[in-house]
Amino acid sequence: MATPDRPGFALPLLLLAGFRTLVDDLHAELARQGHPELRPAHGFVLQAVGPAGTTASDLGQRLGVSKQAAGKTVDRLVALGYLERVDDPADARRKLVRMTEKGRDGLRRSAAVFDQLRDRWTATLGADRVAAIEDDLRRMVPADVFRLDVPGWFGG
Amino acid sequence: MATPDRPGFALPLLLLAGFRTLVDDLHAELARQGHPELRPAHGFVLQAVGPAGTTASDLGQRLGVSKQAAGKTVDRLVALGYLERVDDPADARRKLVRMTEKGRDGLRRSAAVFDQLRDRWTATLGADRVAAIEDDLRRMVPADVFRLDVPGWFGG
DNA sequence: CTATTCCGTCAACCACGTTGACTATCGTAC
DNA sequence: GTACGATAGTCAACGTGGTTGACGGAATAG
Repeated sequence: MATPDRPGFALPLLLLAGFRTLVDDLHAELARQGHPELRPAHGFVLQAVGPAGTTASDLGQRLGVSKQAAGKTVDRLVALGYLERVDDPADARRKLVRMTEKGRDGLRRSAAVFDQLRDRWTATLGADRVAAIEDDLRRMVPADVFRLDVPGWFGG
Repeated sequence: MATPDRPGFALPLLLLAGFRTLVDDLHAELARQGHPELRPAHGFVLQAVGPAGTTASDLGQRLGVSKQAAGKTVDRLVALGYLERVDDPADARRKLVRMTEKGRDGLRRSAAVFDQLRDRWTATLGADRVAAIEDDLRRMVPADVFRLDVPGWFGG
């Protein structure tokens, strides 16, 4: 089991390791650029909030977690200064969750650093190999694995 | 940022999605085969315990977490019947952590299901593409991302 | 006007991780 | 032989990221 002739764990382990490598590198660089408190999960949350803002319930749906979990995550990001809550004038039940300037800065830097990291992969593997990995993964990943498909944010 | 012409988040997101796809499929199948309580993290722990058994401190080192965290994880897996603790006759401080027959069964089935899933990827993408993904990832992942390299268990 | 649905929140709980402190034991140096 | 430092396991407190259930207030469908 999981010996060289029976491939076993290699593929999933490598996918996870590849992801972790990218994310570890990202956060090391983000810490250097003034965002040491940004954790891996926060990036997805900021992406899901988006430039237009959203509500906690909607955020939960986009991230595939309960509205309560989304609310607690927003609490933490508000405490860290990345998000703010404002009352919705049109609906007194709702509280809009919006990015602060610090949030926008973190997201901008994340995207820039990810681009650099992808460039590093391209330099080592070649553009066609990186594109092939992305193509192949796209073919194997069912659409609903990421309920988080904010249009225009993931290049897909 | 992260628009189609600036690749941004696509690669890391796809790596994570690929991993999640495989792991979700694995656990759906494991649940069907009598292991509904096995969670993603447990597979790594059982791998790290290995056929020979180990101690909580050593386990923590292999998994890259504190000995306390490893101990708590062992507690849960003991409660679920996958691991057992036995006193080390040679050293009264130590408590050997060993797999039960249920643990061995879960690990065997995990490896078998992963093999099947890899076959499914091979059927869709072709053997050379899957091998290319694994090759490329191996080249990009630093050796220390997985402190968990039990010889003979990961085919690498 | 009323019934229902929706939004945010509170509370309790679980999984998984951290640090710090503590006991018991082992190995060694004296 | 004993004293001492290193090691193994555990306990407590805490943080983060999730869950479910319950609840009050606001919007909306009838």
